[in-house]
Amino acid sequence: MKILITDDHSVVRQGYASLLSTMLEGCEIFEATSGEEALEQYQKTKPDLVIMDINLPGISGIEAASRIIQADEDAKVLFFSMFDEAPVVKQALDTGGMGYITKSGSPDTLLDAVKKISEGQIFIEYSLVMKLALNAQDVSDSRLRELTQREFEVFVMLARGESNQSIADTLSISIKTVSNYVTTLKSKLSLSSTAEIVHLAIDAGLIKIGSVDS
Amino acid sequence: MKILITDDHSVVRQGYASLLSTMLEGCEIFEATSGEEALEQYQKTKPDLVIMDINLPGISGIEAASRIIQADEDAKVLFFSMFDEAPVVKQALDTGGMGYITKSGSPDTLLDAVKKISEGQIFIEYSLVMKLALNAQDVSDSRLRELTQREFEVFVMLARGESNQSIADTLSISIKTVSNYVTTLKSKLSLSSTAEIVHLAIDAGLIKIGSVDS
DNA sequence: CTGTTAATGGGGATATCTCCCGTTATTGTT
DNA sequence: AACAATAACGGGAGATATCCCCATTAACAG
Repeated sequence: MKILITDDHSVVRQGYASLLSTMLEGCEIFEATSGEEALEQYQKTKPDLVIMDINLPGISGIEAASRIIQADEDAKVLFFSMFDEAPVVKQALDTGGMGYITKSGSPDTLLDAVKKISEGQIFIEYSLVMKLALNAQDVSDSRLRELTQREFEVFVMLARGESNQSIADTLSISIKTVSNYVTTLKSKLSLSSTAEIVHLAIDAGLIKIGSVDS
Repeated sequence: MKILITDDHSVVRQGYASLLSTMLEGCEIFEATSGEEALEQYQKTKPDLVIMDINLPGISGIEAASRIIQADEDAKVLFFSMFDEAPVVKQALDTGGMGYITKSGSPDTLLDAVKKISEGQIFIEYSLVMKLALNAQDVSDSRLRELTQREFEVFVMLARGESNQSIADTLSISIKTVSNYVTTLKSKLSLSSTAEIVHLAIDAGLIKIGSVDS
C-alpha cells in the first residue's frame, strides 16, 4: 500500500512514516511538505491513501484535498490535524475526504483510520462526530443534545457495533464506566436495546449504512 | 379508533371484532364482506385502519386496498390473509398497504400489527420478511440465504430491537432456542454484535430506518 | 429405509450487560 | 469562600446473553 503523508514538520512526517511502516507490512511511504507538493506527489505516485495536515504553508490541506479529489474522485484522504472544531472538520469532509482524526488521538487511532479507509470505509474520530452532529442543528435529534461528550462517544461506538469492552479499551476507561454511560444514554434517549441505538444513530446521520464490514 | 374489517366469512369477522374490541379500549368496529363494500364503507366511515382479507368475492382485497389508498393516500391497510407466498405479499404491499400478517399467526400478532400500524409504522409478519427478502434476489445479501426460516425470523426481530426473551415469547419457544439461533446466525453471517445485525438488516432492506420508535 | 437437515431445547461455564450506589474534580453561582 | 450541579469515573450484585456440547422429533430426499 502506498501512502502519501503531507505535513510541513519533518519530524512529524518521519514519526508517522516510521509508525506506519512498522505497523503495516509492505507499505510504501511518500512525503510532501505543502499542499502544492502533495498535488504533484499525488499525480506522480498515485498513492492509495493521503494523510493530510490542514495547517500548511501555501494552500491549506483542505484546499489541497479538494483539488486532489477533484482530479481523482477515487482518492482517499485522511485529515490529520490539531483542529477539532466542527466547522473545520465539516469543511474538510465536505471535500470528499474519507476520514478525520486529531493529533491528540493515539497512534492506534491513526492505524485504525488508515485500515478502515483503505477498506473503503469512513473514519471519523468519535469525539468529533458529536460536534459534527450537534452542529447540524437541522437534522439531528434534539434528544442527542442531552448527552454528555462521553456518553455521545459511547453512543456512536455502540452504534458502530463495538462491545462495551472494546469501547472501554479504546477510551481507556473501565468497562463499568462504559456500562454506566450506556445505561444513562439509553435512559436519556428512551431506548432500550442496542438495535434501537443503531436506528437512531442512522436516523440522525451519525453513521452510514455499509460503514461496518462483516 | 375506528377499524374496518373486510372478510367474507362472518364468523371470522366477528372473531376479529370481538378480539379487537376486547383488547383495544374505545375502538369502533365496522365490517365489509367484499372489496366493493369495503370501498363504500371506507368513504362513509373513514376508519383509522382497514383490515383486509385478500380472497374476497368480486374484486380482490389487493385491488380494493389499491383503490382505497388511491383515493386516500393516508389510508392504513393491514392485509390479513391465509396466503404466505412472496409474490402475493409483495403485490399486496405494493399497493401501499402498511402491513401483512397471515391467518396462521397468533391473535397477539394481530394486535401487535394493529398497534404498530396505528402508530404509523409498518408491520410485516416476521416469517414473511424472509420470503420477501429472498425473492428480491438482486438486493439481498447472499449470506442471508444460508439462514433457515427460524434463524431469519430471529435475525429480523433482533434487528428491530427485541431481546432474546421477547423473541422467545413472541415465537413461543424457549429462550435457549432463541439463544442458539442467535449464535448460529451470527456465525453464518460472520457478525458479532447486535449493531452489525442491524446494519446488515438495513443494508439488505429488511427493515426501514425510523421503523422503531423510541 | 436411511441420511440429512430444521426446529426445538437442556446443561453449564463464561462473558457481558444492567443498575444502584458511590467518589472525585470541575464549573458556575450566590 | 461555600455550595450546588454535573461530568467522569468505577465497584458490587444480579440479570442476560453467549456458546460450547448434546438430544429429540419431524420432514424430506434418495
